[in-house]
Amino acid sequence: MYDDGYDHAAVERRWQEAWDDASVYRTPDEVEDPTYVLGMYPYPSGQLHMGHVRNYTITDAYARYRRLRGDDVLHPMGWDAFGLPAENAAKERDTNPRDWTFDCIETMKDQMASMGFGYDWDREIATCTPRYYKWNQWLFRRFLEEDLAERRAADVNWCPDCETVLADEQVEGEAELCWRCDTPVETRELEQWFLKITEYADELIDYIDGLEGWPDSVRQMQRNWIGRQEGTRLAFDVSGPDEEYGGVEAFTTRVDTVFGATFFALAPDHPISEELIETDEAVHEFVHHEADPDGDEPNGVETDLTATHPVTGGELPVFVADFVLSDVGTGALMGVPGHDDRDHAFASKMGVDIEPVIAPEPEDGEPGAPDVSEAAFVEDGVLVNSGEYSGLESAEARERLTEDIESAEHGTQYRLRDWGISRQRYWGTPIPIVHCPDCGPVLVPEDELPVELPEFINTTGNPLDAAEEWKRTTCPECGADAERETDTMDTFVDSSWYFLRYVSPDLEEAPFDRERANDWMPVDQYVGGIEHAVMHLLYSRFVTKTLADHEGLQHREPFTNLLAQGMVQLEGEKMSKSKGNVVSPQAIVEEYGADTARLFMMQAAQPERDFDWSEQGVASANAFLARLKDVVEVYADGEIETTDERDPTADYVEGEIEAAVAVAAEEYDELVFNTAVREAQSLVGTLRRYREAGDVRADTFERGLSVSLRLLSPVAPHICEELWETLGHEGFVVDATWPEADADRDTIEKRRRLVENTREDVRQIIDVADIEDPERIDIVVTPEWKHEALGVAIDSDAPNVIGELMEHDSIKRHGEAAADYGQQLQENREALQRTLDPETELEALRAAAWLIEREFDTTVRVLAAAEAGDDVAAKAEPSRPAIDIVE
RNA sequence: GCGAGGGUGGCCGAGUCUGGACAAAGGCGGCGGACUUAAGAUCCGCUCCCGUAGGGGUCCGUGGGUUCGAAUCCCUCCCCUCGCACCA
Repeated sequence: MYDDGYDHAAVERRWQEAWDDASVYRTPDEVEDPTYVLGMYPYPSGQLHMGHVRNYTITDAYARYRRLRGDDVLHPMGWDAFGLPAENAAKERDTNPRDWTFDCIETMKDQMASMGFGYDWDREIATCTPRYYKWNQWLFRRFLEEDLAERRAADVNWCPDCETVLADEQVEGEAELCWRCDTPVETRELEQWFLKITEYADELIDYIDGLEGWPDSVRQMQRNWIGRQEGTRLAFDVSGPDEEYGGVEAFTTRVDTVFGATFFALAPDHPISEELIETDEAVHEFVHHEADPDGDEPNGVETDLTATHPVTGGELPVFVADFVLSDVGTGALMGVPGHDDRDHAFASKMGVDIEPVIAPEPEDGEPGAPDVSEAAFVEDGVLVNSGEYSGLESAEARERLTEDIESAEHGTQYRLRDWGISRQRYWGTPIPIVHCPDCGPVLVPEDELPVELPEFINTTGNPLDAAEEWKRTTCPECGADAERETDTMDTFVDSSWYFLRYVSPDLEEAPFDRERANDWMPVDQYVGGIEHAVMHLLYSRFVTKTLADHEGLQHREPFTNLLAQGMVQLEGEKMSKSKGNVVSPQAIVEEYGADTARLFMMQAAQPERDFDWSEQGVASANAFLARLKDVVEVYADGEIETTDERDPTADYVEGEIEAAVAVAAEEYDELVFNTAVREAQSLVGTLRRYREAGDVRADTFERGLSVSLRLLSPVAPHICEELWETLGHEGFVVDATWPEADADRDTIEKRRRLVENTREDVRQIIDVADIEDPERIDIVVTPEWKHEALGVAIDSDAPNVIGELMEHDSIKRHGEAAADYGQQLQENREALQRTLDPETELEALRAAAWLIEREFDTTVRVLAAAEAGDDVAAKAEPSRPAIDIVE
């Protein structure tokens, strides 16, 4: 017969070469609007890991499915090829980032090929090539021209040892250590380039509602990240013994609590605080030695300034406090300890008054001020102790106060900051700027792009700073000696538009072909890890919107449907090198083959869920493919006895074929690969049972096999391709057409349930009645009139259905039986369900009889009611045939 | 703390949107049987409890509610995961 497994290496190599030779994954530029299926391009680390394999198996399977459905498909791949790891690796190996990166790309490309991923490699991009990063520079120019980029001073994470800026993600833990050298990170103020993503904050948050093809979690994370807050800006006049500071703006979402403001607080780096540091010893001491913005305790120091309450005119003490953050709101706040937990803690500690001005909504009568001595009352309610505003509800008071207070106006705050893209690193896109002593920062003219990276210099700090020759240039404006900008761009710039470059990867005149992009975009199905929920996906949305506003792109969102795939774990834990619990995809491919690895991953769980890697699961996927191969080959070799006759068993198998097609299509459409695959696998099981039950009808069996192969080919393409050929089909299964099926799911499910329930009942009877060796089993389908009665009962809205039933002669003439059944229907009135009609029921059971015969090794008769004895038939009900077992 | 998602049988995992045929798909593990000299593979069953003709009981984190009927809808609480967080 066959042994476990098959020569997957030979099969897979063969078809990979054949696909390649035939360019089956090529998407010609002429196609009108291909289904754009995209996996997030990888950083070329040199090794494909399980996360990649899962990610790209999902896109590959979906792309293949769409092809079967007749779509043109765009399924490209590229490399997120810039980034610090290449610099580190180059230093360690005494090479340079470029060579190291291209080595890695080559390796990973081979690994992808060995997985059978079908990409249009003619559209491959690598962001570290000048022909790609030229367009980063071009985009930077456009940003600057449209006033969407600017250079300004900013606080950044600085590692004194590596002498470079670190992104927030590269600062580890509470202690804030550099991820590379564990040196404590410092804050440093540097001149940095920013892209003004905040200009799009409102659109970025508002459009989230329209991203219905995105997971809620990602949408929520983006909303949080943008963090829009509606509130009120209002000014407090601040003055000291010797100085007037005028109105100092504070932002609050709770202006309704303004009468409870008992202090005013400034961030340690607020301009006024910085002035006080010079003159006030206590403030100096506090800011430099005591302030601990990361601590849980709110700390502060009282100043000799006072703030004037904008409504009451009262004098409030002014503090410099470490819980006030300069990048939140205005860096100054009104303290309302009665109604804010943090203000309450601070006031208690500093001995500031705590006044209740909001009362809980009273059940009846007058609102009573809550006791806020121990804890703040933070909810909305009714104003008290608030002068003419007392008695108003919080929401209304907010509006009135914002209107009435002279310095107050409605304000919106965002958590989102502008996107700092400067990196003091070598392996990235050079920012196309020349610093001229006279003209300042000047853009490199378009016709001089790209500004290419110089040779790598192995040095501490930024290699571009050390590239003296490269740095030296002349000012494009005045021609004077000048220096190049030595910062490079954040690699998220590269990935914020790469999906557009695939549309026209070789275009020399523009980053993308506008017309084709308008036709092909947006990406129909994007797939990647949840770790990109905010950064990459938000930047991509932002850049897409700027291109829509300034470059004629007719799409404001880049990704219609997004799938955040789950993790592949080992014993419930994330696979990681440091834990040493990594399963290598290459090892699996070698041992079992790519098809097995892909099949196992897709059947293990829904794509968005985490799941555990399981050796048994892999083995069982492999065993399945071996069985599939066996049954196809045995059939193709003519070793299965066939007949031309159509019998009920063939009907059954055909029904299952239709069902499998219908169900699998629905599941593939929704990317629920696990259930789609299960359906295909169970069809193969059915075919194998069919074959074992006796002679098979050739047409039916062959169609079953051919359908199985097509349903499985998106997930296990190589073996299906091989067997497609074995079956004698011309052409590739990749290019095949999805089988037609005219079954609806409701009927499929009812039929299957009827058959299952009936088999179940037979087993139970035999077991409970202790029947050793049944001689014959009769299954008797319900008489027509009961179906009719059921229908009448479902449609009826009479209080008692029996009367209505008896108006039908066809029912009435069954006398007592009709009355009994009517009674039963009446009792279950609310629970009645439509069933299959009697003919379909009979046909479904006849078709399934062989399963029962086979199981109990006996004769099974499926009879219409008229063909059976009344005593037996009487027990039958719709969807519940009578069963008579003769011992 | 705020927000999102989730808690299903020995384990994994469907079902929850759109309440009914749900003791609850499928897989894994375990048990029994067939085949085999045997093992493996394959095939057929069983795998909450009771039951000599398809029956009954209990059950889907907890406690309540809505309904003729709840794993599914509503509320309470508990627990887990993720994101954000001295955010004014």
